[in-house]
Amino acid sequence: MAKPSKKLAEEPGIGHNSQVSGTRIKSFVGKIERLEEQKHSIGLDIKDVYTEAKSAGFDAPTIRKLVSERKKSAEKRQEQYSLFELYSAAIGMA
Amino acid sequence: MAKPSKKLAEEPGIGHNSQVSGTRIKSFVGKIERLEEQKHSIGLDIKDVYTEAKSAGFDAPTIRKLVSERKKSAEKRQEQYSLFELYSAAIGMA
Amino acid sequence: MAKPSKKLAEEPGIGHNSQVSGTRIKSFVGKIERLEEQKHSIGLDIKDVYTEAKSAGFDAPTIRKLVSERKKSAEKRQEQYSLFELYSAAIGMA
Amino acid sequence: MAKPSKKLAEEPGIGHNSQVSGTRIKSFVGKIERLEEQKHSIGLDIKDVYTEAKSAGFDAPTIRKLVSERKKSAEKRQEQYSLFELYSAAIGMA
DNA sequence: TGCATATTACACACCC
DNA sequence: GGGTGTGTAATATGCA
Repeated sequence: MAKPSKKLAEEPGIGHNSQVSGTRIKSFVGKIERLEEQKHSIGLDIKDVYTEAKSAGFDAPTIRKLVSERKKSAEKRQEQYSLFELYSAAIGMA
Repeated sequence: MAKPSKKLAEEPGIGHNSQVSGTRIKSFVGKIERLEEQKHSIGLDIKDVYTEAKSAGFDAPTIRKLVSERKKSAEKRQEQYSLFELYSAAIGMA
Repeated sequence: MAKPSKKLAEEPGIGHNSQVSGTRIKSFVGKIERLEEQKHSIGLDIKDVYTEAKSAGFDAPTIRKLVSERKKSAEKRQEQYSLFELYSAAIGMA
Repeated sequence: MAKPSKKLAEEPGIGHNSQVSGTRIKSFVGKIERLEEQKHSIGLDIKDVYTEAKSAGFDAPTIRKLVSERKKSAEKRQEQYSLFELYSAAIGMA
């Protein structure tokens, strides 16, 4: 995948590829576009799951928060919480 | 995937699920986490391609810009139609 | 851009303005653009304040959260909190 | 506005402000809330203009699209320069 | 510091 | 005509 060259070198690999290989660039761009499409597609799937959860009577933002909190390390979460508490207390918020 | 329910309803679907089904939530959270992991993984693959391109002597930011521009062009093209429709509708054309 | 016609009825007020007044549209667009610019500018000012807070040794995201929480009505805040707690407990999160 | 301190420093600026100054935080929060109120207010003004346009017989979504397109065009134009710079740099031009 | 992602808010369209 | 759902645009945060 990394070195498909068969014949003579299409690009010298020198400096900034002054004689640019359009073929090679197209290949990279194509790969990236395919991957980005897949990525986007999965994003849609995730959205679907939230929709499904909502249909089942759950609150989507809360689920989202749940996922987010689980992703954070426990320490980090605790740290953020403490900080918020500290500031809240400082300005007299309940 | 959308309707896995086999037995009796675990949650009544009333209001905000006062008796919350942990099982159900876990299922949603699990699905989402799996999908997000896949999504993240693809992100890494994309990064790999950029790295590969760089190794081949290409300038990654430029490739990135190329991809971005192509995406915009595609969107723009696809937008032409809806834009036309919008304006048509606005002036009272069916 | 479309047709800045000078004479004849500028806007009949009938239906969808089949004979569109470019002058009038320009006026609306101009107003909106000016307002949006102001809005954007204020956005930058807000960002500045966060930067300033950060420079003073405060944690910007926490300040942000503080502002956000204050904006929400107390009931709403409590509701969200309860919901999160409920779901967390349901899936066995501490 | 940036340095309201009169007497001795209320917070040492060390780490994350372990002894948090509620006064200072309140000041930041207050500023932000004022600015956000202004921002919100301008948002309402913008909405008013759209309503006004609609009353004059224009189609709001179309006007909105117009504004959006103009903004994009402006960005695009401004981008030309940096794009040129980018490509220039990529092929080794100073 | 800029880029990419993730969340939130808004506006439009449909349905009741 | 009001409310809901959906899709899109602005905003914010985290990362490289």
